[in-house]
Amino acid sequence: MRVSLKDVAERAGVSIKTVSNVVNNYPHVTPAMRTRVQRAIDELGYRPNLTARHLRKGRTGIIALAVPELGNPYFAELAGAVIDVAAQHEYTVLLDHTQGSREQEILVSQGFRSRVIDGLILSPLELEPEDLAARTDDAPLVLLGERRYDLPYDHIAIDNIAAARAAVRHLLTLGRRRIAFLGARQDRTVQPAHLRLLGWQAELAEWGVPAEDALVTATGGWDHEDGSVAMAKLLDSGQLPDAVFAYNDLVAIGAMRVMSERGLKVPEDIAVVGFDDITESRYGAVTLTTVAPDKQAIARLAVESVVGRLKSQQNEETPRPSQELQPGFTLVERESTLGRGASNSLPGHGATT
Amino acid sequence: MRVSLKDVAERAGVSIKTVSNVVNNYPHVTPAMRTRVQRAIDELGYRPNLTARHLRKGRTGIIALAVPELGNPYFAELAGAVIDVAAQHEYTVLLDHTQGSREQEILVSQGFRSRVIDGLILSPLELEPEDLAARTDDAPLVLLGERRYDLPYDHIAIDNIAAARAAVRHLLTLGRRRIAFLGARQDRTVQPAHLRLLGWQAELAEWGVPAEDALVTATGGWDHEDGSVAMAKLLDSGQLPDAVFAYNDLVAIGAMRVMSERGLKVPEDIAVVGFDDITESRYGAVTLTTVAPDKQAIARLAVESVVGRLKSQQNEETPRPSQELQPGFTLVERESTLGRGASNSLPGHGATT
DNA sequence: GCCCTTGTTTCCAACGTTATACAAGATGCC
DNA sequence: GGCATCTTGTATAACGTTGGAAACAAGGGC
Repeated sequence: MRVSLKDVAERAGVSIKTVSNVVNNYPHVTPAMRTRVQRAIDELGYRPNLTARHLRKGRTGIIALAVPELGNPYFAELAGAVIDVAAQHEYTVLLDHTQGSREQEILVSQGFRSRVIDGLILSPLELEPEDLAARTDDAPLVLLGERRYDLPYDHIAIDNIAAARAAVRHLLTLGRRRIAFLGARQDRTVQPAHLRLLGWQAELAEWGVPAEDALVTATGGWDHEDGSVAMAKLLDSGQLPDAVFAYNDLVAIGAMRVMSERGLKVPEDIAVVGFDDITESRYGAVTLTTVAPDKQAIARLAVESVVGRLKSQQNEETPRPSQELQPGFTLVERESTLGRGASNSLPGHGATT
Repeated sequence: MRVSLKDVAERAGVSIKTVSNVVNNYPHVTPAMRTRVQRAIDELGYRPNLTARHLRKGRTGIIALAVPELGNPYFAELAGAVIDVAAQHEYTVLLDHTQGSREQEILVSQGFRSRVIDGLILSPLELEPEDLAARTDDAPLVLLGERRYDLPYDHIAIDNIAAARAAVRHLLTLGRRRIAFLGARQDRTVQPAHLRLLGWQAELAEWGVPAEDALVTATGGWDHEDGSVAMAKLLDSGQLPDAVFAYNDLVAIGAMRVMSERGLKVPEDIAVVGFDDITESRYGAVTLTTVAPDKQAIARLAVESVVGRLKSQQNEETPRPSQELQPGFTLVERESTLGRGASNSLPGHGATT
């Protein structure tokens, strides 16, 4: 049933290697021979066995992308971009989702797909530095997202502090002074991350506006439901902010839903800024002002990092040192801060390295 | 650098096969031998080369899922479910997106990942029956979604006609009589699919309500933007329906945005029903009534079909004949038809085979 | 006409794993 | 104690491919 090079070779009356040469477009094959072999290939319907090729070549042409949750449109959109960029480099993407569990993230980073994937793009949530330090797999790894590890791996993230500050500054410029932050981590002591919260604090400090703890609300995760719960909690606690800066768009949209249920108008009563610029934020009854990371750039940088390092490995060059790469971002101003009638976008900070 | 069975065997002073036996938990290994080999494995940090294993075993444990677009939350959510179910069967999922292009879909169905994937779950959009008929790859294939091909492949889809009828019936029950359909295909002559439109027609016919052509609007794709454009077109044409049944939730939400911009209230002026029950539909200013296909069941049936056929192939049994599988659906009634205050869900039709 | 060069095809050996067949050692039975 | 039986470990051959070396054919220069 299965047809291999050997079968084609017999049919064409040549050696296996000649067939292989034809398949791989090896230059020194006479046209006559090429057509003869090609006919045998067509007649038998030969398809190369990629697994065997991979074994022989030592690489598979597959890179993995591991994100916390595909249900989150940000990651889905990013995944789409990564798949496209990878295809341009003739790589295929194997998608994993870790559900944000530390165990899953460790498993993935340790390379449990040993020798099936050539490289890995990981967007970690719970992974700890020591987990990564213990990594033995030699496949190139790139880290995505807010957390920093200070380990010799390329790290790709927009300047989260600058982005958060731009968002908060926008709200301050509009005259808002009681700006809540939605989506802090429960265990705020552990986290070395959450630059967005730091950005919020920094910008408020610069304007001399007190950063009240009561205006910071923690969430379990960062989806619609978490946003709704957090917003309800905030309002129930007696706080009435005049603006909300949410960890991401899902939280922002979940929060806006609660505002709407309670008769609070956006942006008149409460202005809202999100983060991620998912498609959804452009189509609500009130479109969402949000920080738009350059997803295309993120995808491009991530794939190029992995592919570049693979090339170095292959040529036995010394790989270039690991880098912090900062794609650009934009603050997209929409109705949730400006109200109906205006919608605009400003160029952001952060250079695309 | 790389450590193989051979290295471990040398270190432990045993044969390669013995190490292999230990790695694979082959029963007839004395405990003493097992620990000795295990120590060598640990010391050298051996990881099996899965590519070699795949070549030897003839299967990879990878199935591909090809969907039109990951940016569409329906497919992203479905993909998440498929990944989880596949993991339970010890399969990994390779995700492709075809962008709804026929060429891409042909490529995928022809098995361009030859021998890398054991099976394929494909959600086609433009693929034609003749493309599939010409398929030579022998990897099991399952088809997902609205289109029917009448070819010997398992096909998994909810009863789209019944689902559409349930949606339209719901609107009729609420007293609506001018019910627009948003999201027909441009080339309505070609399409053998679009059961949702047929369902719309059928239910209207049953109630003696004329199915006006002017109330059917075609779209290029089926995302937010297409919905907005279509709704604007409909309204600009002078039609003012009292309800809209959209091809999917994205179209419905895009349409609602336009209604909101034009001062039309949902559901007072226009009631809206979508299709897919994506998360987004639960968190808008007006939550969306929608047909909720049982995504878990779809994912389960799809994976089980592929895995089952792989098992048959392996045991050289004759595979069972191809089937039409109909997972269940639910009509989830929310504010876009009922208004604020009530939200409910009714059990749907369609048996889970 | 011969040798050398160039160009084309073939042979062989891997890549790392597992299946099969077999050898060797231990045990049980008469 | 010898023979059959069972247990445990080993050698060898694949799986399908590609890279390198070697073999072969043809063409050209002297």
